[in-house]
Amino acid sequence: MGRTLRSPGHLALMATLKQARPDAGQTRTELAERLKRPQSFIAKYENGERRIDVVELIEIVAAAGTDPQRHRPDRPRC
Amino acid sequence: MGRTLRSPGHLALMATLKQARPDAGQTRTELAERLKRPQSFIAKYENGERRIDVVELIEIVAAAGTDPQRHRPDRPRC
DNA sequence: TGGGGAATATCCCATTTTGGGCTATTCCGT
DNA sequence: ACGGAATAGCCCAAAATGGGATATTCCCCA
Repeated sequence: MGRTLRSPGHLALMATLKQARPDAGQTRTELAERLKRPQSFIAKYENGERRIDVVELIEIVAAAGTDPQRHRPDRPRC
Repeated sequence: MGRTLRSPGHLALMATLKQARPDAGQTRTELAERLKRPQSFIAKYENGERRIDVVELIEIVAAAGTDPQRHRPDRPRC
């Protein structure tokens, strides 16, 4: 197994992302569509089978945080 | 070539890291030692030949930002 | 209570990327 | 120019990824 996959840091990140998506009211398929990726891509990183590079994290966060139908608290100002 | 390697986002990140290390007064070998990685690891990401996952970025930033010999401005408070 | 559609999980494996020791090349001070 | 430090590149076995397809789990409702 690779060097960071399955490390504590990765497990934490994976857990965060795994919770953030449903919190934002999205299914894997929906998020996958926004990211123009297959559903299995989401499944992989949410299940800790794949690393996420920095650029991808930014894209994922952006795609997961944009559901206009849903209440979200104001973005913390720091 | 992979999906994000060589993308604008990656080029930008690579440029940032490539500059940050000497700014912090470190050579590749020194940084590599702190990270317990070979010098070629640093060379690869600084030259855009390898992605950096999120956990690695955190480690790199931490390792590159700790040179106590060197003046650095106060960390911005937001 | 079981039928069925939605959501999530897993398979498979060709293709791509990586790890890292070692060598080569470039830089620079004297 | 010489010499050492720093950076760059080579090589290829081993590891990770991509993504379509399939299987499994959930859960609502008649």
